[in-house]
Amino acid sequence: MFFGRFENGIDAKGRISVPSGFRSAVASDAHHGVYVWKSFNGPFLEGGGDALLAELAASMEGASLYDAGRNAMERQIFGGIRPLSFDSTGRVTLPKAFMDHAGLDGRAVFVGVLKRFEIWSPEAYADQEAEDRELAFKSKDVLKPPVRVAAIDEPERS
Amino acid sequence: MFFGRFENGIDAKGRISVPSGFRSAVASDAHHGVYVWKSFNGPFLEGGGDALLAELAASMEGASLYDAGRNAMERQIFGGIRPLSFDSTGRVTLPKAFMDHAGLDGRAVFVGVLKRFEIWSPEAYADQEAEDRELAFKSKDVLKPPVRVAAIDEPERS
DNA sequence: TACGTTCCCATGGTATCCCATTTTAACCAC
DNA sequence: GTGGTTAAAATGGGATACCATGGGAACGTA
Repeated sequence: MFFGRFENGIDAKGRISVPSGFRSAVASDAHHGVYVWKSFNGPFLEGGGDALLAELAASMEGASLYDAGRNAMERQIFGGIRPLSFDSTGRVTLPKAFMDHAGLDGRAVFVGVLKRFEIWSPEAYADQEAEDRELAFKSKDVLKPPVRVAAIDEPERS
Repeated sequence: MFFGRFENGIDAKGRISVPSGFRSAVASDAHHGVYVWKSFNGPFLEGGGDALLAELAASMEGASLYDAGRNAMERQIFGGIRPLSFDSTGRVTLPKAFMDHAGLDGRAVFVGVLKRFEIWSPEAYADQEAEDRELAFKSKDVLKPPVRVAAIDEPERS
C-alpha cells in the first residue's frame, strides 16, 4: 500500500529516490523495483508493484478480447510499462520520455494512492490539487467517504 | 474501538506516547502502528487502524478505476495519510507538517471516537469542547441519544 | 572518442532503535 | 481506608542505522 505525498530531487542522470515507505510496500515483490508508465489520464506518471499489475490485468477481463477500447488501453498501459529497478540506495532512473510526459525537471512529487502511486512535477501537482479539491467535494455524495474533504496543503520533503 | 480522552507530552523529537488503550485497539493489526492524517475538518489530526483504512478503501469501490472523481478523492485522502509505527515503548513520531496543522507544541490530547481517534492541541480542544457542549445540549432533543448529555470533565493523563 | 548507463562508494542529515529513569496506576495486605 | 509493593505506562537521551543525495569508475555502444 502506498501512502502520503513526498517531494524528492531528480539529479542530472535522471535518478530519483523512491520514498522509503514506497520501497517497503514492494519489498516482498519478485521484482526489486517498481513498474512505471505514462498516465493516459494526464501529465503525470503512474506506478506500482506486482500486485498492481495483477489488478490491472483483472480489470481488463470485463471487456471482450477484441474490443477496440480494450486493445487500445492494453497497448497504452501494458505496452508503455517500464520496470524500473532500485539501485543500491533505493533510486530509480526515469527514462527521458517519462520525464517529458510529466514535465519533470529537477524535482518530483510522489503521491501514494493505496495500490498505485503517481509522480507529478511540483507545479502540475499544485494545479491538479486545486482541481481535485473541487472534484472530490462534488463526488463526495457518490463515493461517500467516511471523512469530509475540504482543505489540502503542501507535500513534505521525504 | 477508541475510547476516552488522554493528554500526553510531545518531546523534542516529535515523539508522543499513544495511550495504551488505543494501542491495544490496533494490537491485532498487520501494521504495528496507526494511520494518521490532517483532518479536512479543522485544526486537528485524525487517525485509526487497519479497519478504518479498509473502510476508506471500500468507499472508493464502485467507481471505475479511472473515474475522475475517484482519482481526485484518492489523491486527496490517501495522499495525506501517513502510517506511523510504534517504537518499542508505544510512541509514534509526528511529522512536523502534522504538528503545524494541529498547532501542537509540547502536549496533545487524544480523543477516542469509536472507529477513529482525534489528536488536538490542549488549547484548541478546550475551545472545541465548549462549542461541543453547547451544540450537544441544543441537539439532545433532536438526536434523542440513549444517554443523557450533562457534564464533561478534564482529560486525564494517560 | 564521446556519450550514456550502470554500479559503487562517500557524506550529511535525520529518524529509528535501544536502554535507563521517572511517573502512574493497580494490586494486595493490614 | 491506609500504606506499601509491584507492574505497566510514559518520558528522556545517546548511539546507531537508514535515507536522500552527489560524484566517480567501469562498461557498453554509437
